[in-house]
Amino acid sequence: MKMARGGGAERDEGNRRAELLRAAARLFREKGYAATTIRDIAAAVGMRAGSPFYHFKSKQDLLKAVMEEGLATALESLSLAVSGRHEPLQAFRALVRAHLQIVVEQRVDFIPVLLHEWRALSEEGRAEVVAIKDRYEAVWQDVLTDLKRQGLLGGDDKLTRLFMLGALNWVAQWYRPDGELDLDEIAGRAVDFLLRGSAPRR
Amino acid sequence: MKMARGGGAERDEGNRRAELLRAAARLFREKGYAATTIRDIAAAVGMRAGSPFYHFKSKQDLLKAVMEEGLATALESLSLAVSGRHEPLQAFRALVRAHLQIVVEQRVDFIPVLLHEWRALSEEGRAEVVAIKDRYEAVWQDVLTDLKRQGLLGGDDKLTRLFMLGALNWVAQWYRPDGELDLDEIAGRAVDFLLRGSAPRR
DNA sequence: CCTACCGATCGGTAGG
DNA sequence: CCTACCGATCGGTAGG
Repeated sequence: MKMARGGGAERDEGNRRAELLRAAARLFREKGYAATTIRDIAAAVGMRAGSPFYHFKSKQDLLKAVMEEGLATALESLSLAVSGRHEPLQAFRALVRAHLQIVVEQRVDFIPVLLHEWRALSEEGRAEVVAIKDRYEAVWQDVLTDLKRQGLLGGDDKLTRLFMLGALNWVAQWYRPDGELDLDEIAGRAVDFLLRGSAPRR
Repeated sequence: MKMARGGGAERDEGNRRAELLRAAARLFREKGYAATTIRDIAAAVGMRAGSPFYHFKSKQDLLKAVMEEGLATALESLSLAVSGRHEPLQAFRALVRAHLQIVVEQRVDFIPVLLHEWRALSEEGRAEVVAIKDRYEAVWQDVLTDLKRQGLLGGDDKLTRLFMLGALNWVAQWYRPDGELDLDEIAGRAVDFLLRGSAPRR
């Protein structure tokens, strides 16, 4: 196993690996896993056809790394968003906003990939990914539980969470950076919709 | 151009074409368009490698046919579900139930395909698909407008519809036929969630 | 990380 | 709709 020793070569290797990951994530999102070739990814970072295999054992290994990296980054920004916000409604707002950011920005549109290329992963690969995913959902669950205690939420069960995440995840399918509404406005409307539904205000 | 003349051979040709469509739809959903090979589809209906090209010009043509067929079928069941239900709330319930059925059952899980393989279609192909999609959304819009007139809905704008469809479409990602809740129960909970949100009952 | 390559597979076609 | 095939491409490897 390689250890970081601060050498120039080590740092460059890490950079190249990270570049490959970024390029792969973007291409998987844009074209899908199966339609993306290793050559596409290599070309995107100025490498030749076979070179990515110096950094990743196989195409599937690269996919796993994209998912893990993406989920870990997402978990980090989600945790950051809620940390320190003890007011449940404020925490919920921050959560929705952070989740939309994650889902929409290039950065982690790996969610469709994660869902659609699930079976492309090996057994162990799945276990590692699931572990991070569980922690992600736990953050949501905590906030929803708090909301319910405050009487702002009728149900904090799994189905409620799934409906909520569905409405939010779907934003990735229609959001356009140059659209009418920016992400903050969408997040605000989403919070209203999720808590109050589309029933008229009283 | 071939004309239907009621001959046995003609009827069989139509059947084979329909079989190919069904097999393709299922495989596209399960494995994705790019990962599905013409050979997979051929094998699924007991044909040899090149034979599907007797029925469809190209793989992309087959994809277009799957989308059109799927959307048309979906539009039909949606229209059927709301027809005759003048009570807006009843119409909404029927709509949610029908949409979930469409999204979840094997039949038309082409929605992810439609969204993800969008760019795989030619310019004209997209236009034809968009036309059907617009009619589908129009049915939704009509019911939502009625609901709003009755005061059961705060907003009937595009964003509301997108959040709703998101929550419902996402069900395809987690629904399992052998799960705890059947589709009717999920539909009921969805109606509550969409109209009332997750705010507590008063 | 490149060069050079391989075996496998894939979409599609000709000709019946 | 089958047989037989082709050109292109793809994931991956050896050897440096």
